[in-house]
Amino acid sequence: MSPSNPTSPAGALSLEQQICYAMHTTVRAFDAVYRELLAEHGLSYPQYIALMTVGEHGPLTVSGLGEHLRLDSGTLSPLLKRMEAAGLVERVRDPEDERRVLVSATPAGHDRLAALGDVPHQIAVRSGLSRQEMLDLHRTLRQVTERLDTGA
Amino acid sequence: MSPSNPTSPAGALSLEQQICYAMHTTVRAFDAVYRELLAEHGLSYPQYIALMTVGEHGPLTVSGLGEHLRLDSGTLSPLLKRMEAAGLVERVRDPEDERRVLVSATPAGHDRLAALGDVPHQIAVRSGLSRQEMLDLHRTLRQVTERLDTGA
DNA sequence: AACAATTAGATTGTGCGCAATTTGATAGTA
DNA sequence: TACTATCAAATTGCGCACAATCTAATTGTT
Repeated sequence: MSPSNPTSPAGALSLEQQICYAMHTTVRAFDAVYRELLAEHGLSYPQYIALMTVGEHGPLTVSGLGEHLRLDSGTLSPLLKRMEAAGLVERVRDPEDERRVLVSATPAGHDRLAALGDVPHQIAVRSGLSRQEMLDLHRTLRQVTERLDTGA
Repeated sequence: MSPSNPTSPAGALSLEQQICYAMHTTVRAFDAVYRELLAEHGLSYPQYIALMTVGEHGPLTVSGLGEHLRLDSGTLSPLLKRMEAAGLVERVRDPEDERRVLVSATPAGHDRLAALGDVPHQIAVRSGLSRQEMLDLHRTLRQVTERLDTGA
């Protein structure tokens, strides 16, 4: 029971874990707002991000999209399948390498993106963060992620 | 293409979305480290957090635990069922109100927690955050979460 | 040309998270 | 007492995320 240990004694949730859990909680709070904003457009947040990415970076392979989003085919394949069924993206086998699948946004997909143009601003307002706070937070997050990724 | 618009033009992922996505990414990076540290103990991160909470705050109802973790019975019921099967928690109907289920850590659960005592420190080291950065980040996260929650 | 190794996606299985519904117990009220 | 409303937990259904496996196409080697 020595309270002088800075890594916090057993019995109280340590600060480190509070931070990690707080991050989980914050992400879910963001998700809830996105869900609210995207529901009427029939998109989930991961679908929205994927649509933005393929809409902006032209035709991408599944693995190429996965590098942008840090997701693998186990996640992306069914997600893209649903979005293709919804008419938002197109999946075409690359004639030059039949292993690859090229994913691109359909005209309907671009229209959907245009209709969602205000979402980023809505999110920014809801978060209540100042521009500087956003920059700081963003920097910290990128820094932590890199440390966690490379620190194996 | 007017670069003077602070809400960012269509065509580039806006900062706000980068932040939200960066947070998703960081959470998954944390999860990966936790997965690595917890795998040999047969726990997922949500299970770990749940075990810590019931181990610390004595017998809790499912909804009481849900208030701590901001999760509902749809998530907790199956999670607790698995942890009960693993012998880490005990679930007992409250005799005074048969609707309630009281969840508590078993001796084996407390032992497991003791064996995981070093995990918080490991996470802290891996994240590479200074104490002050952790405090700032934690404060920012709590602030954002509250704004997002109450800002409906 | 034939065969092994690699690569890209898809698939399977498990767990988390949330919305919606269901089941059972407790309160509250006519 | 009987009937309704409320509440706690569990269940169902869907989508995301990840590990592991599988299939098919390409590349490399002999």
